[in-house]
Amino acid sequence: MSKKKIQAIRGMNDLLPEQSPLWQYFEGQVRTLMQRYGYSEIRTPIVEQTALFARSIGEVTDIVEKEMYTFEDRNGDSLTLRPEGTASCVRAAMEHGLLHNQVQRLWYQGPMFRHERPQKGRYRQFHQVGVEAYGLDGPDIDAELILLTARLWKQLGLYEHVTLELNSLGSAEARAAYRELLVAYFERHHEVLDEDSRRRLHSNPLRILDSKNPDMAPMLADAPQLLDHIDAESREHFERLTGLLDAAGIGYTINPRLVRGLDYYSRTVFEWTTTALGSQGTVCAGGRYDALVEQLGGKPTPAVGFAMGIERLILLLETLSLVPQDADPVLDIYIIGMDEAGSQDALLLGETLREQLPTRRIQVHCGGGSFKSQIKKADKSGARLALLIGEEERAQQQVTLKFLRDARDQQRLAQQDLAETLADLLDTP
RNA sequence: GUGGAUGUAGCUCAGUGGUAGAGCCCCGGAUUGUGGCUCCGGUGGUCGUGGGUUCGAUCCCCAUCAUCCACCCCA
Repeated sequence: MSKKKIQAIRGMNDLLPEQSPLWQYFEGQVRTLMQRYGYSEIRTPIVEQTALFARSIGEVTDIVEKEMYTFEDRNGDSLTLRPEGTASCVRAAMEHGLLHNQVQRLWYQGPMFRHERPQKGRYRQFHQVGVEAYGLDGPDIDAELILLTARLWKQLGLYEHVTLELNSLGSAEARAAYRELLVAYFERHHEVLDEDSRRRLHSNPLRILDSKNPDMAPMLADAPQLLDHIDAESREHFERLTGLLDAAGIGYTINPRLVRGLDYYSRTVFEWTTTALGSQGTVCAGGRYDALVEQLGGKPTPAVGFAMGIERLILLLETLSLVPQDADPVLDIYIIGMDEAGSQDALLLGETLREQLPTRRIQVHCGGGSFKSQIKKADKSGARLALLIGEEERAQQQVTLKFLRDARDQQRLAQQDLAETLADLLDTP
């Protein structure tokens, strides 16, 4: 008869107070960066009609086939918790006419949901920052997106720890032709294929190229390469992109086997990876999806975008010890009322000082306790200064200022010009 | 979805077939209005959950749930 403990859903994590300063730091860096590049934030619902994802991501992808959180609402409509952000972004942009004959640079951030087996860097609710650009078909915008990510890595101190992989999938037609070629090649070597690969032969043959199975390596090495079979226009696009990256001094490796898991990609695809996170090494990935808008019922609109996994980047910052010291700001002032009357004074003094020192972090002791224990709390709070109000102070309209971090004698100050004194003290470290 | 490892106090972990311990944390005291160091004392666990074997299970067996790692997939 014992009550079952209610706990968080598997793969969905609480973000605890200890962690949130790092998240806020990361999110702040991203927000500022987006503003600096002139991208506007868009926020869309977490739930969409199931058909949106099925039609955009691809019916036969793993995401749609077995990873979506899909349910019926009370009307019997099939709804799905978004497994990624691009589809929602396109839907919203179309729905509100944002793509009507104009260029849009958008970004978003938020939770995504995929029903996978949880693992390091892989969760059922995870968070992404996504960036999308619409209405531009040249390689310059592809390059801009990559430069933007490179700048973020540099700001975060990650640039030396990630590598950029690049590939082109060509046009949809070229890729379809190549796919047939590849399937034919694999069928000629059917006996070498492992179980996974045989399964993927007709669902997602391009992914077989990515296999880590050493037994298949020689056969894969001789397989036809996608880059050799893409159309001339895509090839030119790709060459101009690499030229731009060269000019900007961004290093990359061309990975002819780089295939993205979502059906809507075409031409440029890229991935930033790290070796520091175990098997979940992709930290940011994206590419061009020129056909998607039309596929979802809009006018043909070129588009590029990418998403980065916040958990993975946070994890990376932690494992590389790149968490800035000041990510978690401490209190400036802790106020203690030494007796019953003093605690009321403390509460009111806290309010007064917050008016006068709006940028300072001030905490008033609550909950009573012995004076000694209050001092202990002040110390543990990490505050630089403590203000004490007791009978003596009250009688003279004063407070006692105590230095918790410096070897300085405490002093009595008139409540009158307290704020000014505190401001001076806190400004000089 | 597949394989492996692990679940004992808020945290990190010992431990034994006879119903549990340490360190840290937290609280109180050694000081009548003064923290950090030290000393003393205290709170806190149905040993993940449910079955089974046994006189008796935290320990052995099974199942289940959760976490971690890898595969798969992906951010």
